[in-house]
Amino acid sequence: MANSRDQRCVEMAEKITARGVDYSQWYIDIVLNAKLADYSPVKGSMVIRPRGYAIWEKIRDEFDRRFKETGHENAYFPLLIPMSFLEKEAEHVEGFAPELAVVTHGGGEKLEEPYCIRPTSETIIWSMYRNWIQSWRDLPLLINQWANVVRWEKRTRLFLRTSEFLWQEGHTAHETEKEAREETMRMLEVYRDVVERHLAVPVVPGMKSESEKFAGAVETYSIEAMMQDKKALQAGTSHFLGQNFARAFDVQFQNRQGELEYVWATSWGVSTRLIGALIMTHSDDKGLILPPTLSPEDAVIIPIYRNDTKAAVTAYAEKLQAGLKAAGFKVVLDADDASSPGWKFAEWEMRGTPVRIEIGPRDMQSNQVVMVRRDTGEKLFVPVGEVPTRLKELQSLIQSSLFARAKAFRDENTVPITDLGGLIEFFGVETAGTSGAKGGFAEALWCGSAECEASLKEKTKATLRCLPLGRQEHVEGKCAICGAPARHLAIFARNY
RNA sequence: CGGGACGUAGCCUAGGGGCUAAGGCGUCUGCUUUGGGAGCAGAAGAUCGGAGGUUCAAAUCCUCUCGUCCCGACCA
Repeated sequence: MANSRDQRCVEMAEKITARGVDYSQWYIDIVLNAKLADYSPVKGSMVIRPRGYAIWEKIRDEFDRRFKETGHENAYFPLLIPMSFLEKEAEHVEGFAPELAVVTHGGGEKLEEPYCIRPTSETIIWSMYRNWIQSWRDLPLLINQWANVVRWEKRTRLFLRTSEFLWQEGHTAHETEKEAREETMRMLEVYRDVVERHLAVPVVPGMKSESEKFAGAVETYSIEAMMQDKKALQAGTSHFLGQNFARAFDVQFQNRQGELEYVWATSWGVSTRLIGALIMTHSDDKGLILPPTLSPEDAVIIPIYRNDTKAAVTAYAEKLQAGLKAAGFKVVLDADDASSPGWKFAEWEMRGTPVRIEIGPRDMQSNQVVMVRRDTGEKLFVPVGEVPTRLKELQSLIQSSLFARAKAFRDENTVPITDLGGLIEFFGVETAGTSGAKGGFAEALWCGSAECEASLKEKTKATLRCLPLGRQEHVEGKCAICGAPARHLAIFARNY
């Protein structure tokens, strides 16, 4: 990375590679320079640094609140899972076996049965549900777990795909198929709402095709986001598991008619990958751009002074900071003497702080401050008494305009396409390093066959991202790939 | 796991068998500065990714290994 990057970085001061030069490198530069995460001594694993973790905490807290609102409780299950548990569900083990980390020794001795480190917790959770569920009165069982999981990925990328990551996994058990299906959709909607409202990332909710669904699920739903290079990123999934895990772990209950029946299940998850989505949706060549709801600080105050004005400006800035704190804002005062205002501007832009407040002698004289929006760079001259009100306004303005900008970008790059030639043309040829010149979301009719998916993937590297909800009725026409009668409207895209 | 590019101080690079491993950025100290990445002076910081080998002599050559990025394959 060092050398290729150096060639691209003409100016020494330039810490972040431009998106247009190398999108992948731009992303890495943002993560490292905004101090969100760092590479670790452990292959494929990263360290989430305090700033990255603070963002995760905000995301986590909002989801946690919403899960509890919808009746779920948190619990914690073991990290280590007996290998035999995975093997109980045939599709499940087949799907996860290649990426398992396995513990063979403990306490200096070889274990009788190896454990795997959880790649997901369906199996250990359902082994417990078996003991906890006897009657329809025990249902629904609505449990969520915040945890780390390990999947031995061949190729890792900061936040987007690491061997170990943090996530949340909901595991619910229900009396009826209908209830379980409702739960699946309820949580998908919670995901959509939080991701769009708080991350300001617009998403398309939809159903996965057979070849893309979760190993062990009957149906998988996801929310799909478009990054600035026009690739898709799966931002959350919700699975209807049918009775698959209940059968595998023999979890039966006595229903209202007194008959034994297998329990209906769902599972759903979002991970620290969302931070990757956040970065790639909003940020620019100056660095990170954070939506106000997720920024660790609401604003930064940068005092500008000479020696003779230092004391007065500092006092003015401190007073403003105290006032904002009293109004409920978290505002950082960057009083560091050693660096110049210009440095600080660039530094806080790199970190993604939504609003910068500049205070200099001229502002003091006219009893105002300069407020600068991170997302647009727009400068506003604001009377000092109005700062709390204006900050509040700016926050909601920035939040909504980030969402609007991302949505407009996605919509511009979402194109209906009717035939294979059109799809090939749309996805074009992906050139190394600068992917993103072509492509986007292609909306095309699809016959439902895995062969068509595979064939398109081979020709364009695009996969079926989802069958968008609410658009599957009245599908008429021909499959864009094979020409057979279409059964679905699908979104195809290259993805992360 | 295959192909490619790499690994020298916190970061970026120079040095490609020979004396004490060189420079820039950053860091630290002091002074001067401060409205878009400040200046001067001084200081600290490297067993050259690791192991083995060849050699009188290895950052440099050879073998192995670990790691990072890119492209594939793989990937709820």
